Amino acid sequence: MKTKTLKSNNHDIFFKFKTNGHRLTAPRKAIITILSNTNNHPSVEEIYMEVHKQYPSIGITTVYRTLDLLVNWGLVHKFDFGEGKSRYELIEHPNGLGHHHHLICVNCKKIINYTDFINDEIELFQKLETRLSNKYNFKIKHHIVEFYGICEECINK
Amino acid sequence: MKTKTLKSNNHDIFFKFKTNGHRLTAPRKAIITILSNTNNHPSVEEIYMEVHKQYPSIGITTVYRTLDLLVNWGLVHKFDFGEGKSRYELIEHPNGLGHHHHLICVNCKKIINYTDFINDEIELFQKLETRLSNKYNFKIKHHIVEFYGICEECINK
DNA sequence: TTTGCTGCAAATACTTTGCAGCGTT
DNA sequence: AACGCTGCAAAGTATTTGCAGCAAA
Repeated sequence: MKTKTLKSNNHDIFFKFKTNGHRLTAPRKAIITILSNTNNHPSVEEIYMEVHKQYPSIGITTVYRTLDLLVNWGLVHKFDFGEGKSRYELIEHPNGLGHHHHLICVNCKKIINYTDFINDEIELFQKLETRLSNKYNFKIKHHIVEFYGICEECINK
Repeated sequence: MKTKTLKSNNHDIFFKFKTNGHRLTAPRKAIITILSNTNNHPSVEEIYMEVHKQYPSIGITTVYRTLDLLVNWGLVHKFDFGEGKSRYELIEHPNGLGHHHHLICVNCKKIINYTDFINDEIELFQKLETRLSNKYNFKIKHHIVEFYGICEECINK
């Protein structure tokens, strides 16, 4: 079931390339697949290393360029957790599944994902997106929520 | 009233410097004051230009270093809106006042702040912070909420 | 064949670091 | 006097750009 979801999702992305007059090349497919198969937020370097296993001749520039396209189409989110480099994540399921929020330690930069949303949370965000879309004439694609603070270990250090 | 709030807030920050064995120098005061007096999220460059008016001899390195301290103490938030540089903002009022959320256009990078929270929103975030703090043993200092999408002009372009 | 994609190397841009001198406490 | 702060220049990273060759449609 998970596989199915991912596959059909990739299909949509592949389609997007074609309808935008862009070519769907092997490196691009590989990058999208890697993003589909992780629950993390890989950095460019990490994605590059992974693609490199399949296509040793690929350059990191291509990874940057492909991610840029995906970000501009609103299919991938570019995160910055203050590490001095970007991290990327597929926006697979705008209304729920796979989506998560973050707790970030400002001291050690540890990132905790949480996905066990309370119902109020999901409802509120749906309401908010509708309200803000109308008020600002903004086509909202996704949202992020991050709580910043000090993690257990850093408090006790 | 606004002035009063800002002043008392700066006071707390100034105090933090002293109690941490750091010196409260003129450039540092100037940087904090600049952050207090803006509703934007100035970049390092912008802060530097501003301080420079008062202290022409100041170097941009000092701005970086001061902001680092403030971020590590949880007094300032470092934003990244995908422009390739960071933006900074005082975390003045953890439970409401001055606090805002963002709508960000993934195409033109325009940022819209909104502050007219609905009551449910404020309540939910208080509830969430309590729940997450307990569950993950995390001392939450603040949160950010960002909605990403395409703005009016970019849709019509 | 046309037009887009790619890797490489070089160029940018932002941020961090080393160090010697200066200013606070 | 001691220790922290500062500017400058240099170093370090991440990301972008120019270009010639290659490949998909």
